[in-house]
Amino acid sequence: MNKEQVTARYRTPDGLPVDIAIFTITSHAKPGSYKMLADRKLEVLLVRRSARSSAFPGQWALPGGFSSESETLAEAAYRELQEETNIGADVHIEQVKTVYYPGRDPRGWMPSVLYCALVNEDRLRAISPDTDADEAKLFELDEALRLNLAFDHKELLNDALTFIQTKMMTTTIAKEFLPRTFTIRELYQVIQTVVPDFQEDIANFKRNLLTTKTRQGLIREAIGSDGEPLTTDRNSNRPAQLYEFADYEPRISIYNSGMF
Amino acid sequence: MNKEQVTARYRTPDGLPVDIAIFTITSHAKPGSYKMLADRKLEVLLVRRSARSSAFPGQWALPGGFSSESETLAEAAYRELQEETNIGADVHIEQVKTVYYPGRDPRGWMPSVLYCALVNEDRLRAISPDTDADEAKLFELDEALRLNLAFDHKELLNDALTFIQTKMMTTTIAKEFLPRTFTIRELYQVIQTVVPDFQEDIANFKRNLLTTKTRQGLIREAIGSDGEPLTTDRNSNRPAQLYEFADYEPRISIYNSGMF
DNA sequence: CTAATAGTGTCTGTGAGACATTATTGA
DNA sequence: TCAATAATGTCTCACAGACACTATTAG
Repeated sequence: MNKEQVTARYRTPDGLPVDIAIFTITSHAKPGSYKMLADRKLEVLLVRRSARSSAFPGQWALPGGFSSESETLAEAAYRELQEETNIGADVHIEQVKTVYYPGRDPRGWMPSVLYCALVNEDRLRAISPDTDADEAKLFELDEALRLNLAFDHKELLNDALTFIQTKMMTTTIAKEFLPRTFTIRELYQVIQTVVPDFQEDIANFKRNLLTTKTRQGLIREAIGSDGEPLTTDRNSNRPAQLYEFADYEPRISIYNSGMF
Repeated sequence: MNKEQVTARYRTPDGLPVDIAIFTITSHAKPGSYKMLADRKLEVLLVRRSARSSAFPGQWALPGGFSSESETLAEAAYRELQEETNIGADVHIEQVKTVYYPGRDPRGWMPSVLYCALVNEDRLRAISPDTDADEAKLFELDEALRLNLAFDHKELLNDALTFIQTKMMTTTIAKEFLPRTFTIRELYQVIQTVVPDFQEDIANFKRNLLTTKTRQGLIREAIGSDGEPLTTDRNSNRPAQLYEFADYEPRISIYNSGMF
């Protein structure tokens, strides 16, 4: 096909929707007279479609909307995020994939560019159902996947999940779910929350992370303004050392265990 | 924005182009009286835009075209591949990303869904310039990136390159560039051709690949119909053992050197 | 013989995994 | 003191990296 014979001769899409899977990890403190590690759960934000919708009325769906000619796709995703939450700037947003196949949307030729956002729970205090009449709610992931979601959003949600699971193991995005400084155990919990398959002795996890040559520069001890190492007692009575991610994205390989 | 108020109220894109970066690795035998390893080069297929094009006439570009309502995006990419080459079915195609920002195409609101294809040189014997008048040519990657490509195709090509480099190290796509059975050295060359940073003693590379527990099941010895191991002398006078990929995609992590 | 690649062997230091043990805090 | 998490220690085996060395083939 020749790119020159464009709009005149060919039908054009009916829009270019952008959908976004907004993930967060919530921690629920366990009751008890002693301080214990919080339960962490991976949750995703869904919105309920209006009862008057022409397609999938009343069903839960990923937040989304149409991108416009005057904005980038990431800007459109960001705008959707803003409309459903009250999160400010510098949120981590990544494009997952773009889908289209005939029949995926009863309203016509509707591709969808899928984004995902990783949001720290601290920044998701109030989910503002906003001016829109639509309802927005965080669901635990399993629950969300059991719902009868609108469109092909169940597949999209699964794709987004696989995407962040891969990223969780191969990049430092765990930091998006953590405060700037965190304990080793918190990091470990976040990884396990997103990737339940990840099972490892925490003592070894810690040693491998901190004392291993190939992982030098990944995280470092958090140092306070007084030059002393920072600690926290938010997870236990005994204070724990705080760490922070350094600016290093390791490159890994299946061919030589470790980095290259 | 509400998804219901669609085509009537909003401007729609002028098309949904799909562009495709078709990569191949060519081997060029070195002259000499002894058998030597071939030089391998990563190359990409570009097409020259017609001199009568309204946009970027005469410049080189990634092959691409408009997807239609009746096909998936991957089908559109595959169709483009077919139009520029004579490659049959089961070609490895992957979606890289989708881009749009105002002004990226002088013809209007044109996003682009970028795919990449990895093609074994054996299957790319004749690049059929086809019925189209447009010229198609393989370029070495460095050369392609030095050209003044049409649109934002230099960025797209860079994105596609980064994409396959990551995939080369973290998945078994090396097989797309290799015959079904290959020598360890050929695998090593393919990896290095795509990712020049990958430098490792080949003796260790081989041992790590073959004798290491965490990489069991990645490749295996190729066995002939007579039950004997297969060898080849295509790279040297001394025959070398042939291997093949098993069906195993390892999962790797930055947190614990190796698989999980 | 030679020139090339294929393949083996060896040694050392580091890391992974499986534990067991001790330390520290608030209630 | 107790209940919880934090932190350290120890032992073994696997593995990565460096390197030297031998083997095989066609010409």
